[in-house]
Amino acid sequence: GYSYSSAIHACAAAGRWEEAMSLLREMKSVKLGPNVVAYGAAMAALANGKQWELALKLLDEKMYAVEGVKPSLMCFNAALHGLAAVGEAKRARELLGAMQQGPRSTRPDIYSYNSAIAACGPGGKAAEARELLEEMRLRGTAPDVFSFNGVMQANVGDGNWAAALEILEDIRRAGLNPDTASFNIAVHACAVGGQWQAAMDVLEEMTEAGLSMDAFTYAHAIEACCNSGNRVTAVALVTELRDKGLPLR
RNA sequence: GAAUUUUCGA
Repeated sequence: GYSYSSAIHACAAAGRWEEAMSLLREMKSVKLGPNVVAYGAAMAALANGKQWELALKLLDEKMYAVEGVKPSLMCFNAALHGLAAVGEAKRARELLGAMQQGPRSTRPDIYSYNSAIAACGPGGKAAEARELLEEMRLRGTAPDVFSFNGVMQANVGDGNWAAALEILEDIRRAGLNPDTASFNIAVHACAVGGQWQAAMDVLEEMTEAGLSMDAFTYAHAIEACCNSGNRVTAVALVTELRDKGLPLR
């Protein structure tokens, strides 16, 4: 049982969901009832492989209905992650609701909410992301930096760079510190908006916060400069990036 | 003892 779960996990990490699924099936023929962890790992494999339809099917029709294995929180979370990866915001929200109902009722945790928020990113569903942030608060789960980063990302997807930048303040108001990803998303917002000055301000904030710029930071900052016609600064940033030995994204 | 969350990839 344990080795099967590990093997399935290895397939997930390697992005080989087909093999993960056949291992899951094999567990049955070997008379090892697939357990909840094996299912969780298979769910993660499907999520990584962007096979969200299969993941939902496994969750809805197979796991509990046929095998009698109650999906754990992690199973739901892995499925939610799969939906997030393809920007299926609506279905993610539905699953978030569904997991709280019926005989397999499970209370969502911060991972669940963060994945549902992340699902809003690709489509730029900023309003939905904010609603989820509110919802988690009301339900007694305090948002963390990941939650806010997800909301920021949804604003970037929406093309709303100013709203994205304001979230840096929201993070601080919540008593948290923006992390490297927060600043990178903020700089990316500036790139999308063609705002090189704003990008420079963010870089300064980032440095003041004691964080160092990584390859993503530079890539987004350079893009911001290019998008607003500041070639001089763009070139200076490329030089700086090289001096630090960072790869040009 | 094992499974889940944020930065666009060519």
